[in-house]
Amino acid sequence: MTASTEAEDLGQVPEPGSAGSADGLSSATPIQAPLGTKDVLWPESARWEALIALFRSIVTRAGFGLLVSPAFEDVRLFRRGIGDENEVVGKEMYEFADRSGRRLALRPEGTASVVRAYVQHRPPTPWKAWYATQAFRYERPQAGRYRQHHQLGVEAVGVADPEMDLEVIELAHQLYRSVGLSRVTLRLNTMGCSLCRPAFIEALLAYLSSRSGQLCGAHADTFAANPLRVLDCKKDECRAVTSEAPRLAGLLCDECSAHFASVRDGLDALGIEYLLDERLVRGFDYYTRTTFEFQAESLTSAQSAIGGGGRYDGLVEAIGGPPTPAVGFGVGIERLLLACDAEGCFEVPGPAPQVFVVDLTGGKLARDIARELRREGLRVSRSYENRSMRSQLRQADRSGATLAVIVGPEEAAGSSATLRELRQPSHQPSRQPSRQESVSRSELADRVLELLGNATTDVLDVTAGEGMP
RNA sequence: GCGGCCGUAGCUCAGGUGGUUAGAGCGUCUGGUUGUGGCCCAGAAGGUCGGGGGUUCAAGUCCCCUCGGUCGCCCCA
Repeated sequence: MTASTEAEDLGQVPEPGSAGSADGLSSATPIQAPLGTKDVLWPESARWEALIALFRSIVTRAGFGLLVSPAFEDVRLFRRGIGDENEVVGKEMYEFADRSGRRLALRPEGTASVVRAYVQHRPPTPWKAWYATQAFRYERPQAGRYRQHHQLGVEAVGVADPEMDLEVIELAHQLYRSVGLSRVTLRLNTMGCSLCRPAFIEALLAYLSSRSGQLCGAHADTFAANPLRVLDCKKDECRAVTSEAPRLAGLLCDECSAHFASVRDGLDALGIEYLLDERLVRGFDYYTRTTFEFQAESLTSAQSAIGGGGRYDGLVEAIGGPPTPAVGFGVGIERLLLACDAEGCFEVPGPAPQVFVVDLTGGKLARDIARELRREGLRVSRSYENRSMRSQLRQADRSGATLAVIVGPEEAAGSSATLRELRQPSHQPSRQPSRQESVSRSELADRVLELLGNATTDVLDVTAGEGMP
């Protein structure tokens, strides 16, 4: 999708799967998730729920509140905020016109929307917002890179104090630790400010011009557009040139220098290890002063940055607000979970039911019992379609439930229910015969709660067993 | 936008140099138990061999195109 796409074009796009063409689509092509997107099914989605809940818990304790903002915005927001010449804006944005001709774009990252919301509503500062949203980039997918991915992030607006940089970095650090990642490296750099960065860029540009012939093929004639980008290039040619390039550290203004020193001292005091990386250049133009990135050392794929952020003291003003300092970070959920896979941590079991109701009388009893137990707060599944008892118990077993409630003609006649242990809550796959007992309907819920309550010991009292084969 | 690799059942994959009705494991369903899951056994369902074209007496297999997936480059979470 490009800026020149007109709404009328929609009518001319051939329908995939439409009949009659010999272009390879003549027979029905299955409808599936678009390139670069994916479904997250249960039980994998349980990790997502747990991760977001964990993040929410961490940042809420630090005084951040949830911001829900639109997935698409006026395209000018991203052009001004992120920078026109940036690839993400220049050719990777999902940009479109709506039916009224408004120029919109699906957000390629999280920060710009948050800052737009701040400028629009002007809440009291310090304004500390967190979010969990999708982000969209039209690029070729590969391991750890998707056209729709998801980010967790925080933004703190209105505070210039390096303490806020520290708080933000520490929150990210805490997230990685909480999910159990140990092989994560924090890279830290400073980008200077509007006072000292121009001098640096000028010096860098002059230097690169003098040695442009030695740069790699990609940068030899593009370095002028974004000289900072060359610092980040991994090609040996560029590395050789930039190793002797002028350094920002020597050109920082006094305030930037003091700010950076405070951040570094603070990290030391917090016991957070970091790597000073003068080549670290974050992708977006809006960064000033502190920038940082977290790298998962366990990821062997090309995309191993699992989060990053920094200070962006000029962004609020750039999109129409008053001069306002701000700092934040974003974490890619997919990449974070890839890193967890690589380290074998943060395994979250799917939400198995606690009780499974087996009903041999047609299903109405199961309906009543499930409702009753669910009202007690229990996770309860049941069978449908009046299958054989064998089949229902098979379902019960596979569901992962701890207890089965069995009701058949006998129980119905006696207003009772049979409780059967499916697995020990402290379970190993034990081969011991399961215990079961009979309870009256009126005591069913209490007994189930009781059995699930002392989940650390035997589920059912042996003496109450009804003589299992 | 560019390049490498790969498309056979819901999943993971077998199917030398083309040769009958395309197989296995796992999963699903049913039965082995007139009301008892797991382990075991038996059976069943499930496939336009991604799609189109070509070569051939004959194509899952060879050729071309195309669609899809995946990994990498650029760039980025």
